[in-house]
Amino acid sequence: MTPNDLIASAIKRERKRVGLSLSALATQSGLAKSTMSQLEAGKGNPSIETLWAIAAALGVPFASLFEVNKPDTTLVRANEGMTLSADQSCFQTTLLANCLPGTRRDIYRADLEPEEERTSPAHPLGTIEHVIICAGQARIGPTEAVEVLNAGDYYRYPADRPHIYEALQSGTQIIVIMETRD
Amino acid sequence: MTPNDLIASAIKRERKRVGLSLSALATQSGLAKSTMSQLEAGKGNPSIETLWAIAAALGVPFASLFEVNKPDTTLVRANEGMTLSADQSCFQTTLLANCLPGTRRDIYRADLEPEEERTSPAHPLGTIEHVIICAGQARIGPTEAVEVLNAGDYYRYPADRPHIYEALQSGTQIIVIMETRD
DNA sequence: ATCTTATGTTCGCCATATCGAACATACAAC
DNA sequence: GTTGTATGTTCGATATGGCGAACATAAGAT
Repeated sequence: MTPNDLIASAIKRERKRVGLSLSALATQSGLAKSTMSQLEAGKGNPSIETLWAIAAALGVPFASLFEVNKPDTTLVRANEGMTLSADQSCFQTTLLANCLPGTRRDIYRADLEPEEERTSPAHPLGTIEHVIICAGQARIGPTEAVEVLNAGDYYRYPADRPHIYEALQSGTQIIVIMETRD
Repeated sequence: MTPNDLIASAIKRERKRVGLSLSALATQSGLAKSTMSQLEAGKGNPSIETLWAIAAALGVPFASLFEVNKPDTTLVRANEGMTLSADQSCFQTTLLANCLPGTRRDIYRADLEPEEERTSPAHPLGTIEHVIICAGQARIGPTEAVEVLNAGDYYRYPADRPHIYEALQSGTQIIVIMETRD
């Protein structure tokens, strides 16, 4: 996954999300249509200023702040068992102000009970999970690097391989921040 | 704050952190010394590939993963009162793999009790705080946009103005992720 | 003192990212 | 059908980012 490809897909995705045409984004950002075209095609090696302009045109810098996500928390049953409350669209992308690739972070809060060991299959390559233990104790991590974590611990690992969540105490609570790049 | 300045300071800071000289970083990244010099001077408008190379040389892409932060948690008394356990260097910067400016995220876990309303002074411009309520209920946010949040809620707001943390229930636990850009 | 070996800076040259215009489409309107 | 207005692409020309060499400057070594 070369940077150009990352940029390419990120820009295109964000542009679509905002609902702009390639030409429109070009004029809004003050760049040439041709440049936009090449970037989205994966050719080209944009400079910071170019990206900055695009990000600004997409409305990132400090817009899209101030959003509260009350848990309208669609309850999600992930990998047949673990009950997750997913606050969607948290940490929304913001391309460059919050940075470059179309990084997207989703927050999950999970209540775990012992003997409910859950394995999560491999997420897309490049996915990273940040886990914070709020309460209790748990064994967490990629199968080849499981760690015993206590309340307050923080663990970060590549999630592009199978990984485990297993509570060691009743009432264990964890927060998982999943970074995808898509 | 132009992108160039962001890059400039970010690169210099990270380079210092790793303990590399300008020339050393240049050779490691496969770039010319001159280029590095100009970038750190704030002149120049680097391309993605250039930044990518620098980030790689600084050891980010998938290095520095797999780090466990057991709470050696230096206990910090922030703004005269609130007891924070600071897991340092969490979400370490990663410049470009995790993105561009020298974004740095620190995680704080705070246990709040009612009648302990804490106000935090304005952090540097551009600072963003992400708050997740683990347990209880609290009034949190910038003074002009305080929100009542319950367990599971997520709130993100600019932290470059004074803001408040006030528990409404006993045993309220929150997690604060502070994004600085410096 | 001189001779290294590091530091980071400033130059001219070349490759290339960006531009603007011309080019293809496609889809309406009429 | 033709004309108009979107879409996104491909061209040559040009501005500029990146390179290497030469340049300072500092800190040791002998």
